[in-house]
Amino acid sequence: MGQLHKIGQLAEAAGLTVRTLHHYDRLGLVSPSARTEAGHRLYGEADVVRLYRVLALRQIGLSLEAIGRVLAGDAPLEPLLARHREHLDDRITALRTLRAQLGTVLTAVRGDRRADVTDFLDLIRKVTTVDETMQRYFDQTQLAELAERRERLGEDTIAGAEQAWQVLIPRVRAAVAAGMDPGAPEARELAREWMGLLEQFHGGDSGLRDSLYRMYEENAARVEQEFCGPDQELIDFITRANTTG
Amino acid sequence: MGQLHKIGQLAEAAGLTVRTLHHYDRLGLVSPSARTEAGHRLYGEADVVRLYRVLALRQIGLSLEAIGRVLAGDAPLEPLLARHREHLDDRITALRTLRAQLGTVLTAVRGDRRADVTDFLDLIRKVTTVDETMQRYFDQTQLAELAERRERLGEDTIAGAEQAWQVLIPRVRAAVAAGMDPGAPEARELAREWMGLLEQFHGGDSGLRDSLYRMYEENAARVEQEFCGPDQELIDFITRANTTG
DNA sequence: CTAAGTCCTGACGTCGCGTCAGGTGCAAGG
DNA sequence: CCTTGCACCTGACGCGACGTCAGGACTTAG
Repeated sequence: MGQLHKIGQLAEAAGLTVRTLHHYDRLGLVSPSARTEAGHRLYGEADVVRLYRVLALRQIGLSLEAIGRVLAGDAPLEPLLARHREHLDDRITALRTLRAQLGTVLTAVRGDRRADVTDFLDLIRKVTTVDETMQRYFDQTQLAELAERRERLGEDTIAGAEQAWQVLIPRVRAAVAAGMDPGAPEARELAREWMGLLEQFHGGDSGLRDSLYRMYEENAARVEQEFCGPDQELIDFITRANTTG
Repeated sequence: MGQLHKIGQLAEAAGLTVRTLHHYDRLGLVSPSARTEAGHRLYGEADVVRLYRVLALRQIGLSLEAIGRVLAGDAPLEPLLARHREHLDDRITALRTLRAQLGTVLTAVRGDRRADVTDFLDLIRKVTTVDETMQRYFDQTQLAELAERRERLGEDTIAGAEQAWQVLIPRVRAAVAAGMDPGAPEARELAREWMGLLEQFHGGDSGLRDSLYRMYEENAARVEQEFCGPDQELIDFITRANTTG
């Protein structure tokens, strides 16, 4: 007949611990088909085969209980795997948005060096709420597109763009305060820079641009307060500078 | 002073369960600063602020213990977040390879409809071991490139290519068995199809091609047995057809 | 006064094992 | 024969973030 293995040998051969095999035995997943008279487990070839099947299913992430059902023939494998893949997709996208949020927080906090803990926490709240808001205004493909472009541009470019807004907005505000004519060449130059920064965001995609405008319009007050965004007066100025240009 | 909230109100406002607030209280994360004489918890504004900070850090995925250290000022937040991000990266890549493996298994099993459970399991073993082998012969960027191309081509094209190999190999075998001259036009046509299929894999990238050849050479026996791959005789035939062509 | 709702504490269950703790079996050396 | 050392046994607790009772006290509306 086939070889009989003691539990230590099998554990080492399979790269597991003895405890794990004990665990599988208690769950009825892989039980040795024989014992010595002293009660030591003896695994036969069939047991080893079964163990490797368990490991295969474990490797793709099924729960031990699900593995048990599959090996007992109680559960069809294909739909289970299909569901499992969808579940994986969900977890992956969740982790990716999380990672993206973390990235935003980290670059933001590295940008300004005062790094107070409570500022930090407020920042995290901001980032996550912004993220939730984005999810309401952009659909799945749009978000993917944005993420891809950010990946391509790199963190530094993104940070640079935010800096550029923080510089450009005061300049436009000053121009409005000084009563500059929206048709003036300086105004048209400001509008050009403005649209350029906007384009860095939407990349020329009109769907993205429209969603962005809609999101801004419906959250203008919050953007203005929490992110030092532009107010309606500035927007009007730029709009007129564009249309007269 | 600020409003005092009972536990149920706070739970509903924060979208948590009462049990969760109990838990945070016992851990000392968020403890109510007052109680009624009957012992009911009363949360003040400061407690609410603290709760929302906890939730911000929890959303990022920190453990409750880590959150406690951060809020106590015992742990610097930035390096912790940086480490956490790396950890996330690892989990994401792990999940992605897993998802890719699952995808391979599912398409393969949908391709041929006999779908026996044990075949299924052997298939999973094959896929995962192939994946491990690939990891030894291709570096990170190469694997990413392969994954990207597979994404672009779609599952059907991949399945079609595998089918094409299963058709082409017997044809070449027949040609060799019939003693066909490697210089004959039919042989050169076979070689052209062969190289075309290879190109679908490596996409003209010489680095990918060389790694593939190396992997094949060092695992020829296994490929031949387990995947009905070509043997050395067929390869020689194609090589000669190519050089004489 | 009662019924329904809210609150309390305490304790077990989850998942896949890791990690003792306390004991037995077996072979070799002194 | 006794000890030493190793591999094995069973049983039990621990982890992490709560869910889910159980059993009881309080509160509020009718």
